[in-house]
Amino acid sequence: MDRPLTRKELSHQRIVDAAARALRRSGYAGTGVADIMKEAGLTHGGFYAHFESRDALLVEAVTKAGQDNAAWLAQRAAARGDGGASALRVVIESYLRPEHMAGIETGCVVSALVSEMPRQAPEVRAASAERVRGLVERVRKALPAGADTAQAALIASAMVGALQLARGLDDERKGKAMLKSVRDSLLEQYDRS
Amino acid sequence: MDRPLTRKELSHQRIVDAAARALRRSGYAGTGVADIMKEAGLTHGGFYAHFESRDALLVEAVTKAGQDNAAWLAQRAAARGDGGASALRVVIESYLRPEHMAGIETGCVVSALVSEMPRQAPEVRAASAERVRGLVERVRKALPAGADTAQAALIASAMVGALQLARGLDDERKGKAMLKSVRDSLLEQYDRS
DNA sequence: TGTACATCAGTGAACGCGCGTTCACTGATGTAC
DNA sequence: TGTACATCAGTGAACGCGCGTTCACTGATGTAC
Repeated sequence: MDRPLTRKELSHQRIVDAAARALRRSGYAGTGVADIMKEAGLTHGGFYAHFESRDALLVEAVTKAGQDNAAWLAQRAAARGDGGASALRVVIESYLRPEHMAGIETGCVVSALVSEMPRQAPEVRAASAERVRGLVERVRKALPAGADTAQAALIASAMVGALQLARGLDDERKGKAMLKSVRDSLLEQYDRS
Repeated sequence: MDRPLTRKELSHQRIVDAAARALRRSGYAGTGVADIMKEAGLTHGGFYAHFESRDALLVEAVTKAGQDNAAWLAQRAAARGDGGASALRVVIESYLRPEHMAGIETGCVVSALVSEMPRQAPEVRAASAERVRGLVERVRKALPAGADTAQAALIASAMVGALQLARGLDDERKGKAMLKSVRDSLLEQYDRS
């Protein structure tokens, strides 16, 4: 089962990885087939041997971006959990870091795309909605035992909203201040540990 | 000073109004000159007698959309304030209504566009950032006297995030449930009146 | 009040460009014997 | 181990289309006398 990947499968991965980054950097509408193929070291003509359409690539890319986000968080949670930080604290502090505000290309795919999601083709919307559910679910799992699970919706909303508003302020200093303000408020209310 | 508007000024208003709606419906990238002119009852050729560029229209449109949002809220606040509801309650309940989830075309311009804002041309980004500040400011002004103004950032973030996540879930029932959950949590914590 | 003319607002054809997609072809990879 | 051939992955030119933008023109509006 763990046979080495074929040449084509390797190319496919490179394309999806490039698209997962381009998608967060440039949005659904700004992500073009030719640019991505070039970023993957290929020419645009070969694209349709890998994907049925541009939308099919977007579906794979949004899914891959979400998986990367989840894997990154799991790794960070494992590392910081050893230090005694609660799971919820790790989630909130990881999300509302200044580096996340600047690093949109590798950051949370939901915060990078959510206001564009309702405008996408059905298949793309469905894959994107899956990422929204995944994010809320990650927050829910990080809640302390016995906590009201309805809190996950509020915390996830505040995290996504704060990151976006901070980026939207178009002023790095004010953005960081907003991030810090929301982070501190959330921690004070939900992680009195 | 209140001379009647010229024919050209009336056309200009119709174009900006059409664009303010199209912008929220289709996003910055999906808002085309020809479509807007048609919606305003004109042909696309006349566009550049009104605006220096498409971006110049986007600047006016995002500003108009924000003004419309503010005016609508002020009116609603005046009406409901008479009934004894606190200003903060009016803001939260107005924002996190199911009708707002569905009515993106006439809804909050920040929630409709915020994840696309960082990708716009400088002038468009600047006008959009102004709308972000306006939204946070409206929440701040609605806080009860003596409240910590840092709370405005959290509440605004939660409102914008919740509305977007609800829309992004791509499931009307689940979206409404998320909206209600966040609304109830916010009211319980910040409007114990 | 009516006529002549200048200005204005909007029309519609045309432009260059970049997009998603198709396709005939090529050179590399892998298999059969 | 070497040769012959089939398959595969990627190339690059070409397509139709819609976009933002330009411009010569037209018909309506307003002004001067």
